[in-house]
Amino acid sequence: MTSGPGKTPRNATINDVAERANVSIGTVSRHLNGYLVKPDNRARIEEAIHSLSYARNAIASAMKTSQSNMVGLLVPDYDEFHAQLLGLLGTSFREQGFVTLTYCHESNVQAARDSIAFFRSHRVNSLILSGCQELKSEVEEMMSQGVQVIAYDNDLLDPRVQQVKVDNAGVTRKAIEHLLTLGHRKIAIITGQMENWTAQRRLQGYRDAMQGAELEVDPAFVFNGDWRSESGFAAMQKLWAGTERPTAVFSSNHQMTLGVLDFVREQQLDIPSDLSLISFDDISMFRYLTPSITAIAQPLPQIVSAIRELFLARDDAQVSDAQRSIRLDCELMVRDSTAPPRNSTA
Amino acid sequence: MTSGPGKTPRNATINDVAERANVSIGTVSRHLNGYLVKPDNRARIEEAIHSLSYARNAIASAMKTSQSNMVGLLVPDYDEFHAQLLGLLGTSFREQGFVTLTYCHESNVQAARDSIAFFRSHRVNSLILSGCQELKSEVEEMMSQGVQVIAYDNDLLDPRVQQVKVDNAGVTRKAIEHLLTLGHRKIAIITGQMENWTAQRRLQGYRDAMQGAELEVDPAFVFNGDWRSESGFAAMQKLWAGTERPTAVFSSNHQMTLGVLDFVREQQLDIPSDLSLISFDDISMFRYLTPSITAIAQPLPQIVSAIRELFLARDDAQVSDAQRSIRLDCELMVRDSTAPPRNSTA
DNA sequence: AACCAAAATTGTAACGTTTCAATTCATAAC
DNA sequence: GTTATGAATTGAAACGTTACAATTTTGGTT
Repeated sequence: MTSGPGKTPRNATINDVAERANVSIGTVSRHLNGYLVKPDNRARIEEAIHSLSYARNAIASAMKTSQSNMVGLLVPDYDEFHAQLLGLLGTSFREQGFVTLTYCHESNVQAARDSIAFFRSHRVNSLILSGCQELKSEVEEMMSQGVQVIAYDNDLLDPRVQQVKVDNAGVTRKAIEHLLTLGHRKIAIITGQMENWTAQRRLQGYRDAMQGAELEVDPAFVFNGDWRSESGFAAMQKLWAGTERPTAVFSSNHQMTLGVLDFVREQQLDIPSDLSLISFDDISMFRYLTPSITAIAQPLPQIVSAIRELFLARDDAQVSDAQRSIRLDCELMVRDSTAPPRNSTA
Repeated sequence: MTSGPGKTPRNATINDVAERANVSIGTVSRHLNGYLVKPDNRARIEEAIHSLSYARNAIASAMKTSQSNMVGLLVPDYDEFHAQLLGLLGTSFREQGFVTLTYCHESNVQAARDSIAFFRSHRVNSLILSGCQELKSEVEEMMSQGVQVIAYDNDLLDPRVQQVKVDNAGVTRKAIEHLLTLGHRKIAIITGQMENWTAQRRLQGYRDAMQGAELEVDPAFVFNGDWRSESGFAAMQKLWAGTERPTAVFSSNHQMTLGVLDFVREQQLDIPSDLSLISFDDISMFRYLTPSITAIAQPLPQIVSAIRELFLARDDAQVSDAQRSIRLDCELMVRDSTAPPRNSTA
């Protein structure tokens, strides 16, 4: 009953099971993989599995089939959005019998490179990237070795990369139009790093909206941030020190919005009367703040199922050749941080 | 240069490298594992690795050494605290050459069981659990097969389980004492599920503080919640409908605190004048709310390094026999949600 | 009872590493 | 120039599966 003194017994193998059940390992393997075996053999095998508390060695299995059943997830950050994404994807993949390995590159190209080596050595079947575009050659190499690559909100150009995107420009335009409708004319935007495709698309949406309203874009109202909250704060410092202050600000991600809020608190500004505010990314906090923050919500459940769909179709030759790209819509959650500008008649 | 048409070339193996470098696979293996080889061999091996873009097959390696180099992490939830914990642990372990597999049981015992099977089949070297105590027998079995088990804030009794705990009772007592000092006497607590050890410890801290002040604990002021925000809301409904309303509430986790805040908003109560509020778990939102919420912060960096320390000492026979248990302190972050009760002279 | 096809089982060869005893190679000492 | 010594290399045997060809068993037909 008790295992020997101090000795840790090694795990039971399929051999042990076969021996105890008095069948060959092949038969045990068949049973484990869901093929039919004769009822009495089956019963003995199951008894053996149970009494030896056998658990299939996934590593040996992966080795033999050269199918790791692993998926690599590369994200830029462990923020609320990505944490949820990782959680949901992890659960979803596990249900399909896959393990997810995650890596966070923190906008560091070297870290992203390292992640590729990491994923490669673990022979992931698929690679899912969010927001890292500097990996062109690495990604190509992985694909040429048969690894499926799915990119979220990214513009890797290789047509073999499967894409899930959200309509960054469209929804940003909608957000800015919301401000325009409220009567704002002096609308500033805090962008992400401009090398980043997502940041570019969001800025484009801003430009589209302004152009649609036949307004000039004042360069002083376009602040190049870097996604981090400090740059949101810095943006506000600069904007507020300018000759003309904006009546509304669009922040391209949630981190920078927090920086904006820090500034607002420090200067004791009132939202929305001194300043209307819209944020890309709807984190749960925004609902609870006073005022609650108008924000753009990315459709997380749809994103997850889009990724899963592409993943499941990975061996489907019909689709895998053609580029498959899924585009999803975001939702503008209008809350209390947006109102007409103070001296407006609108 | 280009890989054959459509054909996905299989990954280069150590054999390919050996052949190209004109040495035996043993030599290549030695080099890969950091042993000395003759300089000219080394040069040829490195050339071969590079030109074949060889990447060690971690699966085969794990198979042979029967060392998976994997660590299993089991968490109850993907909330902010656990997301950060997972992220930091993942990074930390990867630096040691380990992969982390994560599983979220969502307070579902069957899911937790499944996770054990999952981890077992992947032959994790260590298992790190947060907040799941219903796995006594499964955990014992894993340990008897040589798997290290580290439990965070848990009271698995087996002395072979290594423990990292925070001083739940002590810091909760401190929080309640803070309220007492402000002059509160009618202090309610919303607990977690009472089967849960952590919930028990937090309630104990409440009792300790009350007893220390020679106050009776009014059973109507102890609401048994279930960690989820709905139960925080329900608690407030009940407390507010009672004959005597509390002047302060202690919520045992952040989710339930959000439920409390929902109620506060719905009833247009004012914090802290109508009600003082303290929450266990300091999520980033609490700093940004108006009023900001007084909360208990768990020492995340210390937790991570404590876990890493136990992990690294896993083969150290000297310590591994004796139970190792690390206890950490939490910090009470006093903010604006706590103030003297309205009709108080304190 | 003899035969045949289908079904179930068996034995064995991989998969890509690591490891270890056996061998070869270099270097220095006599 | 031989021998002793240690260092570097080799070859082959594992690790625990799966897969496949070969074999045995089963059950139905004549």
